Amino acid sequence: MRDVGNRPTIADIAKRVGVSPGAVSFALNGRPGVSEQTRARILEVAREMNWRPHRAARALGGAQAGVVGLVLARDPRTLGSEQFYTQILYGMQDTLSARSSAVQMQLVRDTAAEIDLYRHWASEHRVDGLVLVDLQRDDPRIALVRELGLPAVTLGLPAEPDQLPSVWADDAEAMTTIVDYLAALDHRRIAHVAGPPVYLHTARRAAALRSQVSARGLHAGESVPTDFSDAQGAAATRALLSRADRPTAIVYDSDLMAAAGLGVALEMGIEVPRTLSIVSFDDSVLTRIVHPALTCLSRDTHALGAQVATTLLQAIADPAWRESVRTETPRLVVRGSTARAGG
Amino acid sequence: MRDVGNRPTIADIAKRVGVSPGAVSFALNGRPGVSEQTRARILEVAREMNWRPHRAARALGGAQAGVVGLVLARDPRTLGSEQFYTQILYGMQDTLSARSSAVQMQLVRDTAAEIDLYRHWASEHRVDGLVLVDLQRDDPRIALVRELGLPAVTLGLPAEPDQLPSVWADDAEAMTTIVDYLAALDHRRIAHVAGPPVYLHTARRAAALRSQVSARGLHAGESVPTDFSDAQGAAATRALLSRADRPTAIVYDSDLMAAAGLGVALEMGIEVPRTLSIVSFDDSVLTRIVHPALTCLSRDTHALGAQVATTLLQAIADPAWRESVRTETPRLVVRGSTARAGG
DNA sequence: GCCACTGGCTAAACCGCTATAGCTGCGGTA
DNA sequence: TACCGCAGCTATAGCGGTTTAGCCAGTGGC
Repeated sequence: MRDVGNRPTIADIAKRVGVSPGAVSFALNGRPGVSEQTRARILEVAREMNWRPHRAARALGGAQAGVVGLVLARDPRTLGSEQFYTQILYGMQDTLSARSSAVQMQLVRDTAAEIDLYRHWASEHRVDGLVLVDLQRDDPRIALVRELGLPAVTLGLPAEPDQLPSVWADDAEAMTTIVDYLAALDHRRIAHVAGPPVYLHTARRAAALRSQVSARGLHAGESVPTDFSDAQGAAATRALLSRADRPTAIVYDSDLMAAAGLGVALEMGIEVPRTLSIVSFDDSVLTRIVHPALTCLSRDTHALGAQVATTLLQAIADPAWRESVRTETPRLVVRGSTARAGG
Repeated sequence: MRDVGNRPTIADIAKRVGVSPGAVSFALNGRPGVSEQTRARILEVAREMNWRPHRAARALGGAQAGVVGLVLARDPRTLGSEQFYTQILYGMQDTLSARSSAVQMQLVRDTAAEIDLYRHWASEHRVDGLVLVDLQRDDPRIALVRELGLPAVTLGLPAEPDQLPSVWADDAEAMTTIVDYLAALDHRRIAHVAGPPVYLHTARRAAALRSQVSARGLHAGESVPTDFSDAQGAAATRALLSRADRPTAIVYDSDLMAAAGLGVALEMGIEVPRTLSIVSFDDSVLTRIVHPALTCLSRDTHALGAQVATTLLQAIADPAWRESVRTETPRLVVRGSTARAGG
């Protein structure tokens, strides 16, 4: 068995070419200090010997670890069923692997564990930057990354923009798209099965629903908070549908809850879409395999992940970087779960 | 903004305690060379100064990178919806974080890209070990990890055991559990919507079904290959149910395909479980939110991930390690999607 | 009273790469 | 002719750990 340790080092190349290790380093990193002729020769030998930089050695010299971190602090039982973060991860990896960086994804139980992890990572120099997701009001992570001196990008607009670069889509506009559509179908009682209200994106959607509903003179657009689990999504649906003035349309903050809600409706003998319309804020296979398939907001999540990675690389290269990228508002994909009210 | 680089080093501790850096290293790593008194003092100061080892520095000294790799080579569109690997990842992380290691998970398009990635990782010293999943017949990765000198553990039994340590459950026995149950319900035509036949676990299940079916004198238990996508799962179901001698029970290799299959059955007006019983090989939220909920094999995937991590750590510590761990055969969880045949 | 041994430490080399100061030889300038 | 500047290198000092060789004082054996 060939030992891993036998791989060529810069010194090996130097010996073979007959120059100093420093010259090899110059050549391999494309910086001045060697003639074009020597550089070409060095590059050739390096390729021949199949040389690749030793990550740890580079990182030790003060350079980068070549890893960015992504921590998800949600109940992992509900997490795995969502494609959203898988696609984000995949999009990030596609962009980063071209720069020979990688994503370190970790699942933790709560924000406290997440913060702990960031401290560990920072002190061990494990990551060059972070992606913060599921932003909250007064999010403690924003101060933390400053304190740790770690470049970071938020996925979703933070409460106070301009503190960190972020990649975001307009949640209010997205909700408006949905209400527009439902109102056009004569729905007048629209409810919202939301996530935990601490999350800004959920709060923004709820606020947008309220303002849209009152602007159009519809009935109060209530948002029922949940923990994103299928169980609470189902319970919230059951509660809403048990009312005398039950909604004719429900908007769900996740595809998993929407699917669970659909199940509850069928169980209660409420026909979808005839007497109840269902819209999901997220798209995934899940929305397509249930019956009827769910009308939902759809976006190119892979591209979103790629954008996050690009922005983070900027932030790493230039710590003063603060620019935010607004991405396309998700577009509505109409499927079988929505129809005219009172159909 | 505090600079990341300001964190304490071993030299800082040494200065403060008044000993040499070497002594501090001995103390912190619990090896002989310092008195218990000095050791205690050093540990105290280290804790006080909030010292943590610089990963890169350790790795450079020939020690470990503190990272293990997990590569998934499947179409990421179908991947994200399965909880299986999310749970595996989570279980691994829980075990590894106690040893302050991390999992580097990466999604790639195919086995060629996976192999490429392993070569990159090995040459950059990025990982200390690998978890190989979705084993195939004549799997090229087994020779590769030998060549690269990378410790590895397979999740699932390889074609030729004893080449690498593995953590596995008995697929044949699992299929037998299902056939036992279905046969007891008088099902005589059992079909199988499988994954790609290159995967050993899928092949083993198909073989077990065939042998069980013939041993019991049931009708030929056909396995229809798919790519694990909901689309192909649906297509396979449609084909099976369109036959004159259509099966009364279908076993699916994944929860996603089972859910898609259920949708097709309902669409075709075939009642589940009255005229068709459905069993999924995998469990997840998905099997619980569809209606009827799916009978499925269930296992503690988190524990499985933990076991994989433990075994990999063994393999890293002792490269000669070859022991395999057989885990519990998944147990059948009966839900609403199965009933007596012809019921 | 001398030697061997040992516990507890220090000094220094080393891991692979980057960064910087310094050296060399050549052509051009005053 | 002496000097400068520059391209093109070499030598060397880190980065933050681990590891080995070696030093010194104390101790026990004979």
